Amino acid sequence: MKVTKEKAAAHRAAMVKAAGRLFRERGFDKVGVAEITGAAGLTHGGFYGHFASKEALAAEACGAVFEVALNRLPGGPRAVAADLDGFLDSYLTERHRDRSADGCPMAAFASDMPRQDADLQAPFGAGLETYLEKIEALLPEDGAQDGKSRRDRAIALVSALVGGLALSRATAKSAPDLSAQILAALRRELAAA
Amino acid sequence: MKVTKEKAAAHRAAMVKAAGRLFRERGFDKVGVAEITGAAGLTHGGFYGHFASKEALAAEACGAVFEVALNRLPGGPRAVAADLDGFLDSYLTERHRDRSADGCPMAAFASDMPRQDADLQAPFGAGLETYLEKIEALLPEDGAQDGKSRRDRAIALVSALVGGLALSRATAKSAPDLSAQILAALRRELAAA
DNA sequence: TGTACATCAGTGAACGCGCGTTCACTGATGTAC
DNA sequence: TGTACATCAGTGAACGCGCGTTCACTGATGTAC
Repeated sequence: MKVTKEKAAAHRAAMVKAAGRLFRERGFDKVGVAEITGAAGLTHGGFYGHFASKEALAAEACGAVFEVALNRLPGGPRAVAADLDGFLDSYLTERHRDRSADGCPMAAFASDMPRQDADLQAPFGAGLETYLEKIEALLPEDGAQDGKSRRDRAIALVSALVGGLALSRATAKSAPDLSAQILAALRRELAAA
Repeated sequence: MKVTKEKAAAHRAAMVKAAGRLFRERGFDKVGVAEITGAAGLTHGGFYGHFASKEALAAEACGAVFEVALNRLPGGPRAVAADLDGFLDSYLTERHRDRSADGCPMAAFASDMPRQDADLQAPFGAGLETYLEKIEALLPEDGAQDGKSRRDRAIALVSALVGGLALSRATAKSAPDLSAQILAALRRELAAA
């Protein structure tokens, strides 16, 4: 049955949100359209009234998830920590490792993304670029540390965060000690980077 | 028709090898059993005479791929570079980025692995642990650099390599400049780590 | 403001396709005599 | 060494299932008068 415009918009937003969580938790390929609409309290038939394809929803969800992640950086409207060190400590936690549904989109999607269609890669690339710029702005000036550029340091820092969290997640079940060790080592290594 | 024991063993090995390449290039879920047997010059029907399941082949292929990657480290029997810096330079190349079929298993599988079954995660965890130990042995002694432990530095280095390569691949099509920049920045940042 | 009707968000059955897995069969291998 | 037969690696058709997508239908919304 038909539904208020406001309700319909809320349904659409609920699907984007549910997709963002489910895709981060289980990957694009392992989550079906019916599960996403179900998580939003709907049935699958109406899906294509809102989105051109599952792929189109994935692209939109990817962008939305990056938006949230960017807002959580220090200085952002929903910052999880006051400064970069505080942010690193909250990123490199067992909690973040075990809750990928609400976590970093880069760690969740990185090694999957190269195999996805261009429509999905575009918001990822744009999100990563913005993310790097925000991290760069939080780093000390160039030259403060043996002349390495802030941009390079931002790239190295984000790479280590993303790779480390992904590796920690990949070993959480089969090698829990190693998994925890990865997070602890990175907290020590990356502090005051 | 029946076939020599030697031929059968070669067929099995060919499937493991093809799976290792195809899975790294396109992911576990996007490569079918028929494609793997086809790449080995066989039809799909005989697959289950060699492997209990697609999953079992994936676990074996993962282990085999790690074996090759470990042998390519400096000091290994098929080393691609004489020392760690040389290895980093060969890891952080467009060539490696564009040839995931023959590349690092960690960068190829990292963010997919948490969602896979335990049988697949086991060889990944074991491979990562060995990889970290080999990298650790290539690093300068503890204390040579402001007292940080060699183990921690190995973990941070591998995390940055894996994360950086995955991010570079993820942006290779949608943001080629950024993709190349990631590799270049890491070459500068990680040299003489 | 009230009424009649066109619109359209959402439903649920159905379609088509790909894929993992199974199975009866084939014919070369390799063993028993 | 040679022969007959049991074994079994590989074939190709078929099964079952899940999933993305389509579509006829329903009934509440919102608009035209």
